[in-house]
Amino acid sequence: MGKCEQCIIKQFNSLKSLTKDELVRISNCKTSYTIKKGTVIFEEGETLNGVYCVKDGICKLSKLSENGKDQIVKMVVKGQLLGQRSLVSEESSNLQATALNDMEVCFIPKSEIIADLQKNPKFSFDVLQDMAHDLKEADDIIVNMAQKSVKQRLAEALIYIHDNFGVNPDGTLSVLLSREDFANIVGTATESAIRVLSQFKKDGLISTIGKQIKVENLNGLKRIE
Amino acid sequence: MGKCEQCIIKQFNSLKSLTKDELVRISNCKTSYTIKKGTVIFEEGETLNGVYCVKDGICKLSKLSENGKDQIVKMVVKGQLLGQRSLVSEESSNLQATALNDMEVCFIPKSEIIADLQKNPKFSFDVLQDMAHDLKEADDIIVNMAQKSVKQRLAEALIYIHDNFGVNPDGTLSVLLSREDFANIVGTATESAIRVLSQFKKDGLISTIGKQIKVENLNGLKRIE
DNA sequence: AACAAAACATGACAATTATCATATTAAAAA
DNA sequence: TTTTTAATATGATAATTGTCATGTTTTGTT
Repeated sequence: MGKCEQCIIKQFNSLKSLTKDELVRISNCKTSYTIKKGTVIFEEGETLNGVYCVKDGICKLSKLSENGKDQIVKMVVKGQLLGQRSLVSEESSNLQATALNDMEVCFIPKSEIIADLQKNPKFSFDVLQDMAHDLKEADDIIVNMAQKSVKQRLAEALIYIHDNFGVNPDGTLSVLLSREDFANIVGTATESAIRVLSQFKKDGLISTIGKQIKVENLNGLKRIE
Repeated sequence: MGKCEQCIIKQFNSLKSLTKDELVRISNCKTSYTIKKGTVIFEEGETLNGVYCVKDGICKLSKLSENGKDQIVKMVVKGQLLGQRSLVSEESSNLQATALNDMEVCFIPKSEIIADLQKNPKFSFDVLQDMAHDLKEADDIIVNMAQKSVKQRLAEALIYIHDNFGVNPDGTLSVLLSREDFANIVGTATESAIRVLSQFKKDGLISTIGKQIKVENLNGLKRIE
């Protein structure tokens, strides 16, 4: 099994602020495994007793409603930590985590890492910064939900994914999502999301290869009213 | 001017985890002042260089859109800290803070408190917990905006304000908000909020004395579909 | 290849919510 | 107090978005 102290992934998250000794200790108690696409990593109401370091793949944090809708609140990709909040709070998770494609993760038990959060100020400050960033993003989403149309929100979702998760060599978005996923990010009905994407295609803002989406006119998307 | 180390307000926020020495030092550099209702405390895009401890009153954190709408993301009341994120992040604020009634606050410069955040793990863990709580609340709002109707969201806003900010001796909500404020919390048009409140009144779920609102049937509000 | 299942797509219509117009009432200012 | 202004209220209508129906394409499986 790989060693945390040598793992490149840690550069992208708060774990980079741990000392070598701390990393060695964590490395010895972590569990490394693969998660198949569609697998529920943890459920709403579940009490997490650790944090996942995402080595590869992507997952969604979402909440199911009674009528079967599943609002996606955040996507966690390669390099990021999943379930950070469980380190800090005793409350159970209000969200469900589901793998959107095949993933490789390391699970670090809370008991092993909580002491570092108390003792290593650089680490805890890093986690704090991460949390502050997430909070700012969440606030922005609230404002968007209230003030922007489905069309605008979907355009922004495409831009966000394009800018933050990157593109394949052929220019298509590297994160492959279903139309239903897009609807659940934007907070609309699947049919509405499909309709808007069809319109974007007609307008030359995007093109599609199967279910892959390629952004053709980024500025055009930004100008959507 | 009052002294932080003797201030009762600090019991309700992370400052309680500072040592007496730290509090004395902070007390000497804080600025204490009153803010009139309607005053903008800080604007969107502004870089905060400190944090406000709210001794009395209430303010809103919101964002204005081009069409004049002002989405309220969070309300900060007596006892809480305003602008915590500025301690952690160098980014400018994405939100505006406006006093909803007359306030008394203490402003603590970032330069004085940032060292404590690095050195006092108990304090930084407290801030971390606060931030985690805010994040959870923000996530819940996102989900509500996507999955619930205006009627449901307004009912929940009334319940939230009732449960978290309390009521006056006569039973009316202690936080006095305009119909427009309610609309801006829920993320709807002012007229829509007014209409729903009128309906709640007809249904006996609330009563009104002027613009004051009294919750008459809490369980009824919870059952709104 | 043939079949089944899932995802995508689009039309028709319904429900929700926003916008505009216009009273009415309450609060603030002269 | 009178006047002016702002907040609340409600109707009429329009715009947006959701829902249901149904067909097509894609994907996966035997």
